[in-house]
Amino acid sequence: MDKNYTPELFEPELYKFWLKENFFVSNPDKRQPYSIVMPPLNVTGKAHIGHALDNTIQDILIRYKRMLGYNALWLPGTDHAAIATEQVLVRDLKRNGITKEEIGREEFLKRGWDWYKNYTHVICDQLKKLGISCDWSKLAFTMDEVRSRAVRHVFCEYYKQGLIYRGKRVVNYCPSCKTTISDNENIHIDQNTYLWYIRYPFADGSGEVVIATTRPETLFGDTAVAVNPNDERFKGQVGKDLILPLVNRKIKLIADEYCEMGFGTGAVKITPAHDPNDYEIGLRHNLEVIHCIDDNGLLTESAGAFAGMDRIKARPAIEKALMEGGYLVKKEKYKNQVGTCERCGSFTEPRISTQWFVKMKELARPAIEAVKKGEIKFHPKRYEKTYLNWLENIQDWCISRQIWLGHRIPVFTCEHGHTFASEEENPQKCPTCGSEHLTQDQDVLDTWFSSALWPFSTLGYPDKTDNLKYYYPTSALVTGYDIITFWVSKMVFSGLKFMDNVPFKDVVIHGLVRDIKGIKMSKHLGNGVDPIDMIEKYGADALRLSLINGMSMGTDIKYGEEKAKEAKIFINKLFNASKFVLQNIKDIKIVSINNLDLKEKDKWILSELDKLIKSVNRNISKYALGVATSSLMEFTVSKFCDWYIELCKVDLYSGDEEDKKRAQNILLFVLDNLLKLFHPFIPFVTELIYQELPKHEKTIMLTQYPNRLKIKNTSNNFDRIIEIIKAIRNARASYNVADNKKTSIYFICEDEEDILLKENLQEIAKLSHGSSVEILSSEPLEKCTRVLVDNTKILIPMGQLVDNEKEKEKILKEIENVKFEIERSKRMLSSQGFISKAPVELVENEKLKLQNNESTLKRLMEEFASLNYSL
RNA sequence: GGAAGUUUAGCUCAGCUGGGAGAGCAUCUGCCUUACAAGCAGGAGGUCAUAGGUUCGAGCCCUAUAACUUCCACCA
Repeated sequence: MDKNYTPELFEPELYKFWLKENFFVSNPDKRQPYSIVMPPLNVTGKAHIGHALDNTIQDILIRYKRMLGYNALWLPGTDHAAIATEQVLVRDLKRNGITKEEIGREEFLKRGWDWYKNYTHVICDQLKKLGISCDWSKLAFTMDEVRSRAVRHVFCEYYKQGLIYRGKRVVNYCPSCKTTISDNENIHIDQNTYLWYIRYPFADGSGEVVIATTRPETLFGDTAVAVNPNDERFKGQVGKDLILPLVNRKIKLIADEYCEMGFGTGAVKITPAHDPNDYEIGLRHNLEVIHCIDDNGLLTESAGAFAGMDRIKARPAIEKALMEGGYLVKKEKYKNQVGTCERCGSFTEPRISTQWFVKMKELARPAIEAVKKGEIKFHPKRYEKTYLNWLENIQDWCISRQIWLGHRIPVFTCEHGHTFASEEENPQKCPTCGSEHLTQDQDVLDTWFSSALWPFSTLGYPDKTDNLKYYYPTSALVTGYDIITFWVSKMVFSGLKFMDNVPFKDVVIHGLVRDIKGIKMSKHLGNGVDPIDMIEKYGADALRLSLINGMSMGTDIKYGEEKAKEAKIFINKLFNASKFVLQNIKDIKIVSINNLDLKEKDKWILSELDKLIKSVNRNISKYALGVATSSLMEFTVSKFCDWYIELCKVDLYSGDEEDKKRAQNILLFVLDNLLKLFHPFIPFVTELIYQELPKHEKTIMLTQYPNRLKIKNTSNNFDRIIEIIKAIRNARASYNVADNKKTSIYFICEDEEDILLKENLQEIAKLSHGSSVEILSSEPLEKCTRVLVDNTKILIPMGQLVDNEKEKEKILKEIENVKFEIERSKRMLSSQGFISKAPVELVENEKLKLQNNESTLKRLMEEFASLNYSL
């Protein structure tokens, strides 16, 4: 092992070793399966810190279960991220002055495939640096052959069962990406805008109606103005014609409940083509639908003189024209929210168009039930609400997208107008009339359509493969809370529909990684932390540990480079402690711990290890990974390094052979367990050190995870010695005695045969800078500072340094403390409620404390008296 | 408009079914003690957001309030 901790040197080597040995590969066998399917990675771009978190969590679970003896499969995959990729490709073409239409669909798709071929490895390679132990031989892609087949199969099943339909709906349309986007991709942002009050005169000259709008440019698509049927002001006027300003088209004044009486002017313009509510009203009143905004976001012919202008940019011109025509009543500042495209940020347009839909009500019901019945459990549980809320208010799912990249909708129409869905990629004949002239629907499917099938399509669906039988339903799904609604829920209803079973049993929800100030990381702000940078500077283990330690599942993480640095410092500590152990066990004769004559300090560290093992296992099972790492780190530093290793030096350097053998074996035993406990979290460094142990298997990742200590002989009696050592250090520090100055230490104890103390005199000397340590039967002549630990009196001779006033102060302070404690105990024990209602152990414990404190008080008083006497 | 979360040391956060407030970083003091100065030892630092309530006992449970964050829905 190197002298220094240099992760950059060994991490890549170890990963190659793991891959070469196929340790990550899992295939069905007699063991119990544990499976996780990785949320598909977008092929575009590179890994961000969120990927690092998501995959670290999954890797910890997989490595843990694998070490517990499960046949653990972690199945990786990539996603075609159609809209994003198509954008990139279109941009590339544009740079060369070409449009996708010019090269044609076939050529465009070919370029898409080339892109995927070239870039798939980028993100995979980046994640490999993290050390993730997924089975790369099973890498799936949402658009590869098997997954495409699953998509077509599922589509056709829905189609056959009448769950897919084509219909007119108002959908969000991005004029810049030129496609429909889902509600989830339509991000509402606050906007400071205006409310324009516009006058619509009656055609017969009998007055006017004033409406208020935030979107004057949609005026050209108005086909009515609505008022509330109960609004007295418009009684008798409903049904009359109004003149639409600027274009002088006649529209009707109608009455509809939708129009709220107290709001705005009480009258609202109705634009069925560009507003979902207006569309509904249009249906009720049989209104004409006039599109005034086209696919490119430009005003159409219907806008007359304004035709061809960008809808947003046209506003000032429209405003001017309205003003000039005397139609603008006023314009006031207004704050509202407006939809924008998640990918490009442009304002989206609600727009009526023909789309494909999946009927959701029927599919949602079992998905709701599965969670309510506990067949799927969310961790933390509160995210159930997000999930249920969404499914309970579900709308039909618009699955068509007007782009080229992706799964093309497998619906064909023949020359005679027969329409059918086909599982075959290229059907030859119309099943109705046999015609060979077929045209396929132009749209592609929403990428979530393929993602929805991910837990089973990755395992080979629609074929009934062995993998599917063995690994489905999967054990856990790990993802961020941001995609519960549009991904988790879709997998659940798809799994229930096509596999008759839930896709996973546990849904583990983590938070988002934010910057150190709590702001969402974004390219735009440049506040992102690059995980690859972190790995290069601090190592993959440090990155992993820094993301997990202290993390609470489902809560956002504030992350800065400092955290990786801190984690590296800790790992360095573990590395050094291991180095110490390895250096000192070169000549070890390995003996079973149960055959050793353990001393109290050994029993103590083993008892601490036992507690640690229980706590780590319990916490991983609860997905409290951040708590598990804290306890591991705490044990490593505050128990193993600070105490046990220091204590062992006595045996290793100056003990006899028996002592040395005992210390060596326990050091090795504890280190071995510690490495295994740590392995799922920091796989590289633990493997590196493990390989150096005198007795080891081929890899740490296939060893048994410590889940219970098989040693009976443990105890925490040694805590008393620790208290004594701390008290001595404390006393010395209070007199500013530097650590390099050694002093004698004397004890006077109640029990003449104080075996525990006698056995540990050397240890006490070593850890509290004692030159000599003795147990006395009476007070020494030297001037000493004194401390009491329970019934053991500790005296440290310091000659002239000893200040009687200070000694008295110290004892007085102690007396105060003990008196306070006694009062507290007495108060509790005198409360009838406490005695009768609190658990018995607690009451007994309190009585014991009172007794001890009373005896301590007595001794302190004696000490104080003797000090006074010596004055 | 509906819902969820957060509020604990200067900073970042833990804190189990309710039983004497914790860690890391930062800070102060002393130490290059042969694993580690990326270290060791010791110290200082808290009205657990506020106000009520339940309880023998509340950081934890209940109610209200405040601030911040997020998700969902959306009225021109």
